Amino acid sequence: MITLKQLAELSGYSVRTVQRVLSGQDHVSPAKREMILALAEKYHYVPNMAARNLRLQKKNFVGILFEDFNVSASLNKLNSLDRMLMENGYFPMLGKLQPGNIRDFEQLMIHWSGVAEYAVVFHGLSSNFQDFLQEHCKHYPMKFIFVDSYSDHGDFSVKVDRQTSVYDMLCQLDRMGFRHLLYCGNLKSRSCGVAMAEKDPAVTMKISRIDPDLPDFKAGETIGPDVMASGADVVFFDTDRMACGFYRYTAKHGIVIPDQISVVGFDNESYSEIQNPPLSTLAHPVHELSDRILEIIRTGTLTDDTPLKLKFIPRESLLAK
Amino acid sequence: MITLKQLAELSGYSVRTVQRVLSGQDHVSPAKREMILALAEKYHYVPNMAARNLRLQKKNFVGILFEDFNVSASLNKLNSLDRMLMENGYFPMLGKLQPGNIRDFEQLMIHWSGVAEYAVVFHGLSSNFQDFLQEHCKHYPMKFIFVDSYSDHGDFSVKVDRQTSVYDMLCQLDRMGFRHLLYCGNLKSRSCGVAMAEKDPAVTMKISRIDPDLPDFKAGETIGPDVMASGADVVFFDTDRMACGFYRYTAKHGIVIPDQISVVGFDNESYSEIQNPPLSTLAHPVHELSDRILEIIRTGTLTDDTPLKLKFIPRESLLAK
DNA sequence: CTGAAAGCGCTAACAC
DNA sequence: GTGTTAGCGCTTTCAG
Repeated sequence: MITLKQLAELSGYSVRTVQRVLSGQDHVSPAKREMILALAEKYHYVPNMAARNLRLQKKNFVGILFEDFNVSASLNKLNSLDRMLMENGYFPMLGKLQPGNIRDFEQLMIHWSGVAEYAVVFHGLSSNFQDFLQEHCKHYPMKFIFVDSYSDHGDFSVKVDRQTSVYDMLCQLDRMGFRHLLYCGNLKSRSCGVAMAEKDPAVTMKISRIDPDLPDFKAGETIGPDVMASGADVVFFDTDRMACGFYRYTAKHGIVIPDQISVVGFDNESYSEIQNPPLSTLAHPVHELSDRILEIIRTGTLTDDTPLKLKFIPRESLLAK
Repeated sequence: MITLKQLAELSGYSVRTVQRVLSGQDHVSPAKREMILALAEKYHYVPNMAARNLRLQKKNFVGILFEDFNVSASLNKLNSLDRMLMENGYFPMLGKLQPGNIRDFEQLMIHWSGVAEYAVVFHGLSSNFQDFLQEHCKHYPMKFIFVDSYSDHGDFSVKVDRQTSVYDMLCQLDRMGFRHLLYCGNLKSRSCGVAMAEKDPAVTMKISRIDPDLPDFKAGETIGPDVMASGADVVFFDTDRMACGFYRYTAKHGIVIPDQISVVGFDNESYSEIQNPPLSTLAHPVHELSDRILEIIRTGTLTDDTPLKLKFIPRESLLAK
């Protein structure tokens, strides 16, 4: 790792001149420029960003906090944000938190300080933990951007209206001609969306509910018999994972989707499209989220903070009527 | 963001004393210590890591280079490495490369220099691009760790013997009683493993091949009829994705796995276990890889460089005979 | 056109 | 016990 100073010594010129050349500034005689450039090339000079940023009081890293990026919804967001950051001269640092592990969080904050100006907190953290972060993020010298969080947190927040997105989707199902929707789940955002539809007189289909333990694969499978017994013509699950569990049940019992029942999930996981049949679902506004995050990072403000919505993606698991 | 100097001024003591207290060194009178600690607490002092690391010539970030972490094999590796790094006081920086995009790579290297000491390059890059990296990584002031790469690259390499892993798996299928294996794919590592089995007289089952275009979902589906026409009792695909494509074909045509044909994939994607029936596959040695990477980062050497192997995971897509 | 020097925030050797 | 100071590698102001 060669430094500017060493290059100056090797060339016989001052640090200032070498730096002029290397940062493409004017006022250097062509001969010297040539010579210094050759030297830099020869020794593969690369400026030390830590030093430069320290001097310029600039930080071009962005911390990204996660709980679990095995959920491909998170993964897509990460992918999209990563791309956008890089295209704008920012670089992502990753922080995977374990539920409730405060030590990890503190370690990260300490090691990021002076390096990252912003930390992006993605939804997925339990609400307790989010509250903890909200309280403690003030103590660290970086700005926090909470994405799709449960309540108003941090210096900035990019909101997603899950509830209304669910409601909109249900309205669409109603218009499509479904007569009896079964909702399997208990996550607040979905549940409230379902409640909105129940209260809306314009929604004429019957709505019933089953309350599973966890919104996971296993629950989706065990709940299978109840779903079929309900007599519903369409079932909406809290998560794609859960819907896949139900798929397993139907596969084992020779039930045909969507002929016997239509299915909708939530999250648009990477595998949802390759299910048999492809699973209809609500997709996170991945691109729009990154756009807003980038705006905050670049300008320090967010002009439009109307909540974003998820997008309903009907696939073959839905039988048009 | 308060600095040591400011704290010194506020407290009335010198920078050195404040620093002594804050870094837990001795030789400070208890009264002063108390007072300074209180002040630091009050103003939420957090040391600037960029400055500290510059001074100490230390870098505790590790760059992680990827092409695509939508492949959950990569994701699992990332997860595991991330955890291990954090537990050892290192922090990951993420660099997602686009195939053949050299600009991105250079940008990353420039911005990481002085911040990261090591860069981990995960398998998944096309071999051309790997060759490019091998050539150019010398020009940057960080050490490169190539993980599971096609050939010997960089300063360090952590190897995985995919070929023998495939061969071992085929031997096991042979012992399980399968009489006709169909290999669908053309990726070199798998293909060579299959060739090993073909040459081995101890392997008595018949082995035939189909050569698809790409090892993706679509190919797995379109190839379906050929697979069924082959008369094989077990089919091995280059990727889990491809196997899932074949699943789709069977679902559409009422073919039952594993009754009519057994299926094995490669990668152990997150969704493979939740297929119907759960997909047998070869899993990457995720944990062992992180172990070795960490050893290199911590000690600067790798003691055991015998290639790692993938682990065969039989699931219900395999009909024991 | 070129160079000396200050200083970003931090650490530690070296005085007192 | 405490303070002064040099210097990590870089940028930039200010003199020549």
